[in-house]
Amino acid sequence: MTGLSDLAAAPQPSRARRGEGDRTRQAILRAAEELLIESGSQEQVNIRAVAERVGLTPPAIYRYFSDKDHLLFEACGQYFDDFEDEVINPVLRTTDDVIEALRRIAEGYVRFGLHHPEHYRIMFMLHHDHTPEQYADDRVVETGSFGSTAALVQRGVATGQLRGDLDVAALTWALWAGLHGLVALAVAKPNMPGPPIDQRVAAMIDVLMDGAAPR
Amino acid sequence: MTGLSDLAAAPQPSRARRGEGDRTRQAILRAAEELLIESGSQEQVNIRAVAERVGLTPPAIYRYFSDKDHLLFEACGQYFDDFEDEVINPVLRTTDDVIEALRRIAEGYVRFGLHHPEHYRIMFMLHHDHTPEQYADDRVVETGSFGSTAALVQRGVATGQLRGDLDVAALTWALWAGLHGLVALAVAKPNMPGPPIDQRVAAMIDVLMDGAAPR
DNA sequence: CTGTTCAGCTAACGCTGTTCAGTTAACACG
DNA sequence: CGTGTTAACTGAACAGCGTTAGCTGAACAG
Repeated sequence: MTGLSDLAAAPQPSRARRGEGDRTRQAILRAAEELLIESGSQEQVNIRAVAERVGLTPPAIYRYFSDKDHLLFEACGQYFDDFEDEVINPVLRTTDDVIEALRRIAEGYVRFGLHHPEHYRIMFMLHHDHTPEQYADDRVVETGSFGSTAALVQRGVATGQLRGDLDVAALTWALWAGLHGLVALAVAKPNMPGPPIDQRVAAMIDVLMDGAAPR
Repeated sequence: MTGLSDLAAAPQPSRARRGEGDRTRQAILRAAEELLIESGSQEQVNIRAVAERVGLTPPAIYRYFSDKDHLLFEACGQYFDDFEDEVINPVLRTTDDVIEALRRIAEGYVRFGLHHPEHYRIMFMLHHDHTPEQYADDRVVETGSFGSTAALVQRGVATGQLRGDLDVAALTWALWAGLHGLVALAVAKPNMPGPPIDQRVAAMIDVLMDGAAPR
């Protein structure tokens, strides 16, 4: 056992220095995420495996995370915080057309989910008993991503590009839920037969956008 | 411990008779399902709890089910086998209109899922590593329910009631995935704010059906 | 040098799904 | 009625999990 070799490049630091607990914390998060991506299953990301990868013993993890759920959600949450910057904002910056913006955000959302399937599972498909407070159900819709999209839908309704006979919130929900269904099915049942995923994505977005348009 | 008192109404049968293993099997399934409904969480349905409820010891379960996943899926599968008889067939029997039929099936699907949330989780939202072969991904779309719906969509396309510019399979997928997203979100994040569930269901079905209609 | 505190370890608990080897009870047959 | 067979079941245990209690040692402040 080399000690915290993964933590810093120092030769043989037997432990982190006084104020460097945050560095250990980040190392734990990184190890958990690596395990999540490598194994593709949250169950493989167990405390002992994470501890071993960081070069610690299992109880040391609990100095930084209250339990496994918090560790897992925080590891995944980092990704989803990036969604607004990586997908939504670029789209908003490069187009003023509501329809085009929504289509591109939809594509980005699906791509994002399919690219991080296990992250997606943990964030959106886990039993809510396992969801830490800071990621509670009601917090999800308070994210900038949801707000930005809702604002976009509202603008579309105002300009007549989207149907006005439905509650704006309900319409936004429908669009999101539709995309979520696509991703969730692909994540949970990746071996389903049927049209290739790209075709399914295209069809879903077509149906949703046409369904959201005025008749 | 009264023995298999839940199994039969007999006074004190200390164990099942020679050929009555199937009865024990059914009792185990029933106990598992009861626990699932009562606790609302698959984790609470552990082998020891199931065994205790049936009046057996844990190892006895493994004489009837190879592991917990098989037990859980079989307990849930019973419900979904009923879906075709309870929802789809009555609809097909009482209407010839494709649009109306699809709308009513959609409503039935959502209602069905929301009424058995934990069953729905296990069947459609679990990691596929935990899915027994007999419930494998590719089997899902081979169910009568999916086939009936696909046939309905096909008929709608043929009669011009549904859009013909998309692959029929892809269109069916989109409709299903949309409903799945609604149910999956409600199941996983039941405390989300936003419009009441009935309004969300109505909006989703409106969007999907309008999106599936020819323009 | 001394007291404090952070960082981490050792050991263990309780729970889980699961297995192995043995036991009991029901039945068929001579 | 006794005896062999076998289905049904038990007791004890294993390995793995998340987690906790209590201790140790290094790092720093005074």
